[in-house]
Amino acid sequence: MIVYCVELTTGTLGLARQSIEDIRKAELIEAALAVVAEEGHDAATTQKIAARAGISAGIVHHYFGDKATLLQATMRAIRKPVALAYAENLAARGLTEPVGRAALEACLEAHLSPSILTVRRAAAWLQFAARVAYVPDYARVHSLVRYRQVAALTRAVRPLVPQQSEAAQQGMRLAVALDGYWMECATREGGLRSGEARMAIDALLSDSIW
Amino acid sequence: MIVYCVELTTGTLGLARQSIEDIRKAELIEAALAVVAEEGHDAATTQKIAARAGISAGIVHHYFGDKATLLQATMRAIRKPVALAYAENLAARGLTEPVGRAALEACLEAHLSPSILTVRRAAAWLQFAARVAYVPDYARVHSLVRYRQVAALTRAVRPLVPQQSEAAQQGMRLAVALDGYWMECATREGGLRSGEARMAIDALLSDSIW
DNA sequence: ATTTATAGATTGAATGATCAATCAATTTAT
DNA sequence: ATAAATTGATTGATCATTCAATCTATAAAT
Repeated sequence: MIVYCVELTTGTLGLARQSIEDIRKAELIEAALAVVAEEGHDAATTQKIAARAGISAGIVHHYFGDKATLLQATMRAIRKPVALAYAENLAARGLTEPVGRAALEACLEAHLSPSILTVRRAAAWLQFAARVAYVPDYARVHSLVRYRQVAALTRAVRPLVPQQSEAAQQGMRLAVALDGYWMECATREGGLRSGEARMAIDALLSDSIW
Repeated sequence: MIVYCVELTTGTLGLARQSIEDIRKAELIEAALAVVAEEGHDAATTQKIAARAGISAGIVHHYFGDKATLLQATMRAIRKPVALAYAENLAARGLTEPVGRAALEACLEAHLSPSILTVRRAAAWLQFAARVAYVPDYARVHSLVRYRQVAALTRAVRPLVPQQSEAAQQGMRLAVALDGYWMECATREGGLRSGEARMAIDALLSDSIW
């Protein structure tokens, strides 16, 4: 049974009209994310994803063409909350430039705070990241995400290190550590313990050089 | 064409006799490792693995019973060189107790030195690690490896931190960082750059507390 | 307001491909 | 001669994708 969200498509609140297509795509992405996180990329069949979304399997191909395109869109969706949280954290600190210790903390929090680094998100991301070497579509998303991540960290860190050249190294080191925590969250039963994220952020903030 | 390695099975050097079974199992594990690393866990069919080992697909089930058992054995084989290198590094430093800064360096080197942290090994490990939440067999191997890793790091670090309780935290932090580097090696094209491992070790050795 | 036309949305059965596992037959070693 | 090793065709299951048929919504026409 399909419910057409008329209050969304013809809402009077000035919201952009959401076509059925946009709604179905979003539902399928959310369903794919859930199935991939809970059962793994291997077990994420179109049947399961469609069933999770409450629609027929044929819909996947009607809107996305094929399963691979849906999964690529799903991978992109996983990291959006991190970027949004970073922007929010910067704004909350009144920073106009994403630079310095406060910006670094904003970035680390955007990656590690419990509201962002959930077991579901980490598990889903790991499913895609593990296939980067074999699926060019995933490699493209991954390298873009990683590039922006390292760039943000490097920029934040620049005024904190004595030499310019060290900033890039520190940015990479921090990105590697963040990856480690995401992996830990995905592979350890129950994810990170309460307070562990905060300790990790503090540890990374007090690391070595600065 | 099967070559029976008579010089191994009947060698006069005091080596333990290696039965055909042991030889075939080792060949299959090596082949599985290669296929998993090069094409991914998903694409590692029994056909491909057997072809890589130069034998028929039926052999997998003759010696391992099923594919899952072969893959579990393969996962275990991936981390053996790390443990061996740690023991060697300790011995090379003349350490009788795996404790202190030299032991920590020995452990970090065992995880990160270019001879150990190859793209093939990191890629293969990531294939299995990404599935620990969904394959109990992999979870068992992973948690054992992780337990021993954290234990070794914690023990090495204990005399370097002011309070006992901090050692476990530092051990976990180091393990997370090591995971990050393994993941980076697996997901970045070409793996770590030359010298990057050495810099990572030095950075971890000079980190924060000690 | 009712009807009708049209385009879009949805379904689910059918297709063809892939693969793990089995097993009877064959080869090899002792 | 006996046991072990090996082969490769077969089986049955799973899955992505296709497609013809059905359903729904919207707008034009009456």
